[in-house]
Amino acid sequence: MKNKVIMPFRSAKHQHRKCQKIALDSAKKLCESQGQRLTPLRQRVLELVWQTHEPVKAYDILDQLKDEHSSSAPPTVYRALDFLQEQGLVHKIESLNAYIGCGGPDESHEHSQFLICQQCGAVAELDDIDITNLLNEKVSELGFTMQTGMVEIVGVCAICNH
Amino acid sequence: MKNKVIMPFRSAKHQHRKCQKIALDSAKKLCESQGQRLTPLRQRVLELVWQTHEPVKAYDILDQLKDEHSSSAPPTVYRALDFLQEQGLVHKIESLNAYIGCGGPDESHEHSQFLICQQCGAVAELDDIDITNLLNEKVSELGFTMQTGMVEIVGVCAICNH
DNA sequence: TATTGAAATGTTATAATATAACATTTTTGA
DNA sequence: TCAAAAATGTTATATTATAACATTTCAATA
Ligand SMILES: [Zn+2]
Ligand SMILES: [Zn+2]
Ligand SMILES: [Zn+2]
Ligand SMILES: [Zn+2]
Repeated sequence: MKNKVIMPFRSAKHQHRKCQKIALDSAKKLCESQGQRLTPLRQRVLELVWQTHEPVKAYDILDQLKDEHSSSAPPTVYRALDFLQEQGLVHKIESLNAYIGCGGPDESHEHSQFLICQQCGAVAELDDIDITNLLNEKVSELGFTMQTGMVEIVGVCAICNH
Repeated sequence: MKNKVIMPFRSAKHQHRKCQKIALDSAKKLCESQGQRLTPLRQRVLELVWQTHEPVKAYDILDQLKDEHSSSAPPTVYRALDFLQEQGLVHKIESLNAYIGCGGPDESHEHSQFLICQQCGAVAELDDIDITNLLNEKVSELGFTMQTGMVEIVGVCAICNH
């Protein structure tokens, strides 16, 4: 267990197809190993989440699903997102009410930290053990038992900073 | 600027009237010093937020306002909450879509950390400079410039832990 | 103190996010 | 093959939040 940038900020011209392929492949592998069913619908929602490195809104996914699959309705999307979140394949960005694909679902991480670039909209994901440890330590001093932590940091990414 | 528990978890039998009085008094003082108008409506919303140490939902505030003030509507509440948040008198807990009174609006704090007890529902607020510094340091290493940070930690508070 | 522009509030409507409840279909495994 | 469980379909509704414009209140100053 090491400090890790689970998903960095990527340049505009990176090969995003590769990100998508890696995400889909590891999702399939993970679900298989866990005995979970990545149905066509769930897979399609995961693909739609992975369109970009910006968090995606549930109703934007729904609009796209409807074009392909006229029976789609809000529960269609929310159920798929719930499943994907349970498997750790997708995270919800609480401050944006939007969803982003997890860049490292393999190495389990209870406590991610998200960096949100207010300029380009992209989100990076860290699993920094020093941060998690410090939070644990600090709240323990107060007698608090930490179960889960949400860290969302808004600012400007290195690429937008030049 | 020191590490500070802005608002601790309080026992069930603490004198909450005192919390309320301190909050209202410091709000009045703060607004006066800033040339901001704490109108009766805004003050009333602040009082309703300070009913408990649990975050309050906007529509719960609205229901109570309506009883006193039949012309209340969603914008009534959201405008008051917006004003109170701008003054630093109220914080939004993003993971709950709910609002909580700030325990230390005087000492300005850009980056609070919130501890949410999943058992009693109460929320404590920290302004821990070590946490803020570590976050800043960690994201700086990645070339990221931090503007604001949201830290919301869910667990069990010391009182509920015994 | 009368005027006026800005701030605050009132009012109606609607947008955006999410879940409840029940029906039907598909999958799995005995 | 059959029954139970899981997944999806379907309709309705709950929850959270903002847009747009009208009216009222407030504060500065002419
Ligand atoms: Zn990519
Ligand atoms: Zn992740
Ligand atoms: Zn109290
Ligand atoms: Zn505060």
